[in-house]
Amino acid sequence: MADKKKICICENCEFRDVVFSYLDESSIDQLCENKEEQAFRKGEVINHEGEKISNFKYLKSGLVKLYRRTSTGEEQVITITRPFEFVSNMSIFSEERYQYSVSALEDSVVCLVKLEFIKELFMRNGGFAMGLLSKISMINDKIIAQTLDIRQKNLIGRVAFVLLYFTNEIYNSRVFDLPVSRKEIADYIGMSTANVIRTLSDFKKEGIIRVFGKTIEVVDLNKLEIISKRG
Amino acid sequence: MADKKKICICENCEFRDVVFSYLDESSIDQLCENKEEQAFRKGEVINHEGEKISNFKYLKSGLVKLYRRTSTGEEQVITITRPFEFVSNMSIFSEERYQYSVSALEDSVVCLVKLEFIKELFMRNGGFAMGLLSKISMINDKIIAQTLDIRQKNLIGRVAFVLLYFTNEIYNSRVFDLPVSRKEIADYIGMSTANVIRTLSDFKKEGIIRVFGKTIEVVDLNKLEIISKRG
DNA sequence: CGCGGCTTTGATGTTCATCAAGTAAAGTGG
DNA sequence: CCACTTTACTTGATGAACATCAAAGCCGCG
Repeated sequence: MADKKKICICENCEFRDVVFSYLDESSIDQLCENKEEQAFRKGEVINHEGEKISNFKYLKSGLVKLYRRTSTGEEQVITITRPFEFVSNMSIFSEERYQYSVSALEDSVVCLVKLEFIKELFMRNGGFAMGLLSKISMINDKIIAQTLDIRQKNLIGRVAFVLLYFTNEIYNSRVFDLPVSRKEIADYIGMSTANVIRTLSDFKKEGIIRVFGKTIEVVDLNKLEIISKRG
Repeated sequence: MADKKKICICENCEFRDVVFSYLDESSIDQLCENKEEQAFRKGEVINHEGEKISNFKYLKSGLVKLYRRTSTGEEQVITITRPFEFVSNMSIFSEERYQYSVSALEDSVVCLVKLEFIKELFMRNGGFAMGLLSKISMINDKIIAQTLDIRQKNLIGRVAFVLLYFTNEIYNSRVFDLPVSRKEIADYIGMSTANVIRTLSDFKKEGIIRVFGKTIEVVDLNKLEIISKRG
């Protein structure tokens, strides 16, 4: 019996530091009983827009995109994000149904906790509530700022922005495999696929990046930053 | 002494229904002691981007715009909003400083509550915390959805959107005085001032709206909705 | 009455989407 | 494992959408 606690993986989960730091041992135990892990393969959908929200979900490992379908039927990518930036959790306290879809860009693991349990915790544990609110606010702020940043730039500025985003925020490396198609980049920055490709070709010709299929190497980070700011 | 409570205006404030509904009499009393009302005249700035956040503020009456300055120095309008949709409150739990500026588009009254007091309430009153989180989430969701909606439309769709926004969300009337300049509309929808004016002129010529200086009458609401959806 | 800011309109050029046609890459079934 | 099919990518040419520039009209305010 004494060993049971030790087995619980939640105790060691990195996410504990982010939101669950205020929970004592018994709450963590409860959390373990109420949670479930789900693995998703690249391309699989984690939440569907319009689906009823019944779980609090966060990304444990992997990479996901948040997106929605516009009234004219195209896909609009809202953001691309890593653990432990949330996944489904954005509207769980304001809406009954998901407003956005989420799908895995790389193989991903998601933790699910019954929404009722989270709400109960939220009600009785002020520290947890504060931590969760801060986290949700931060994520929302980030998305808003990012969307406004993109809106303000022109084509090449936006493409530069995306490359910098992958370099600095997602991979922390100047060399990386693009986890998205050219079309998905286009849907993300609100430009046509053809022009995204054209701009990447231009960057290649100017020696700012090197491209080997899906693999990208950022050669001149500085120039990319100038283009992103000015554009 | 028994009369003192009755004098407290917070007890009757409409905002109580929105977030403070979980507070008992003594908390409301404390709230009264910790709050302050401020009046702003049309054009005055309520928060400055970059300023330190020390109060929880909400709009009691009036109309405000939320905006920021871009890296190239232009003004970018994020949203225009009525009571009791928040004002400064978006990032108070995630940031130390305001990320956006807020200014009054009409004469406005803002209520200020010491941030520490709100945080203390939040910690010890789960219902209050839940109400506040829901409200903040809703506001963030709205802003994100609005920004994405606008991004997806073309020029005339965006102008139609703004007119519908004022008609349906802000004034609940097909006749209203524009509280913003043409340039502010342009900054809101991310288009040039000249083209906003041009589009308004086109709508006028087609008999969709009537314009008398700052006063606008929406004649054909239906056509405006079609343009906004399709655009 | 004159000045300065906001508005309006036209003319011009840039930026970007769209279309089309071709190539590479990635599945799919035998 | 190879032929076949489909999907993603690439490039050029064209036209539409939009910004920018400039000049003129309007309105409020001192």
